Amino acid sequence: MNETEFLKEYDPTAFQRPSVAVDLVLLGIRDGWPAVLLVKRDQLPHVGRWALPGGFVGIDESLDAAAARVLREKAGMGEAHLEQLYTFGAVDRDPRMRIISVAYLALLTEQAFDAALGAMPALLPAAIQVPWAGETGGPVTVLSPEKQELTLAFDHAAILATAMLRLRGKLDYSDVAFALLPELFTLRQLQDVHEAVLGAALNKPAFRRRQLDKGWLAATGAYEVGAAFRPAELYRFQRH
Amino acid sequence: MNETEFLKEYDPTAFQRPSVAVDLVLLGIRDGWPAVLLVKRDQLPHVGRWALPGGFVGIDESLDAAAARVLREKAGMGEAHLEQLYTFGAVDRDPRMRIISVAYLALLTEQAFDAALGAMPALLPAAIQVPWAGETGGPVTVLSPEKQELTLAFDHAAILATAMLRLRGKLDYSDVAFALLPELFTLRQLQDVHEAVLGAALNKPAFRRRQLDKGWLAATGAYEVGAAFRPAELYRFQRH
DNA sequence: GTAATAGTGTCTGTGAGACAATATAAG
DNA sequence: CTTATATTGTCTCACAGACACTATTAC
Repeated sequence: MNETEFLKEYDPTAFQRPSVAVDLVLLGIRDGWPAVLLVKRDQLPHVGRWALPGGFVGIDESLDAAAARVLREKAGMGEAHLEQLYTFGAVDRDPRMRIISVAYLALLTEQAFDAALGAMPALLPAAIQVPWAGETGGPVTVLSPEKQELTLAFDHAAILATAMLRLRGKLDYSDVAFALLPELFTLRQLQDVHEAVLGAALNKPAFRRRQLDKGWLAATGAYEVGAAFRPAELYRFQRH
Repeated sequence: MNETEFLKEYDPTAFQRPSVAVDLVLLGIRDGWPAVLLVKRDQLPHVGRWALPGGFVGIDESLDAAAARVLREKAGMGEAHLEQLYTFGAVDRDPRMRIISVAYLALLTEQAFDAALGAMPALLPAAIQVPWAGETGGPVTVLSPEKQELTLAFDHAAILATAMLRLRGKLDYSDVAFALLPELFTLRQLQDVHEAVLGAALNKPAFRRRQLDKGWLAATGAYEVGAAFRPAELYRFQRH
């Protein structure tokens, strides 16, 4: 029996299968705080609760492609840093049926965040409060624009907490911070992003030194316009 | 319509579903090198190639439970550090059908590694060579006990590379190194594990200082026996 | 000039690498 | 005593935090 014959006889319906979905944590920085875009559930279960945008994975669609499709369809966006986060597979995480969810983290610039809100008015921008520090992680709080604490559907609070832990962990050794900033930015803006993600103030001279020493920043020679006082130089992210 | 009625009417067969499997990277340190336990495929596709032990996820089984079951059934083991690694979901990663694989990293002490080999003689202990350094990652090489380079089945080489990257990344801020060591160990053994994982020599006094300053080590007052020369003190892993 | 922020210089403390010195056990 | 490794001490260097100083722009 060669491989072609084998494949013909293989029975792909031999056992019951779970459904597989992707859920997206659409993350940006708004008003100095991390924020996430949520959709209101209009169906049971958890009807009326806020949830992460998601969708089922097509049978001929890779996980990354499914995440990119949900990003387009549910968030009206083409461009964003997208990375796989973790796969949530508790048996009872969805009461309808067995659904395994592969969570993705999408990082949005402030412009992309606002553009998504414009394209999809049903999206809610919710502020994220992270009460813990360090590598352990823990629960996070989600606040509506009216400062009401929201209870997320399913295990989406745990997914969001995982996203914040990942983002904090990668912040200073990877380039994720630049995914939250526009093409051109000042060092102050870069520091603001770091401080918002970490939830802590940073020392300015030390921050500048460390960022410049990394060699990931290219000075443009251009300066911000419209600043009330001395305008800062604009930098661009550029490896090495 | 309340939630119970809704669930009754929900059609769980509405669309085609992928299969979901778990694959385990059973990792230990042997002769100062990282090593992985492999199984030989006796079926098409990729018959005769070496693969990571794996199994399908049951419809009433969480991902973690499936990984623990595979650990028991395919590796004859009950105890090991087990953590989810990454989910591999390319459409064509398995020619039989669409299979999404949730990879797990299992860390074995040298005793557990040998016990698994004893319990499951079909397992092959293969040495892992990691040619890269730093956070980027890249391909790894797998060598049989006869020093022959092995080609792994499916995308298992990529899974193994992901495992090595994760292990290196977590080595000095987490407790993974202790999962590779017995209950009682010397500082030299701890350093050997770090050096094997990192593939680099470390400075002894600096290593000792850093480990002791972390506060994760409890001196036992006992010393190793049978050492050819001065015996080292035995330590135990203990948080804070 | 004043206000407010951008950007730089310098001191200090912490921690890692390098290297040497001391301690200890087997034979 | 010799050998080989465990364990400790010390020097130096790199780097981050703290803090003050200079630079620049709007008004």
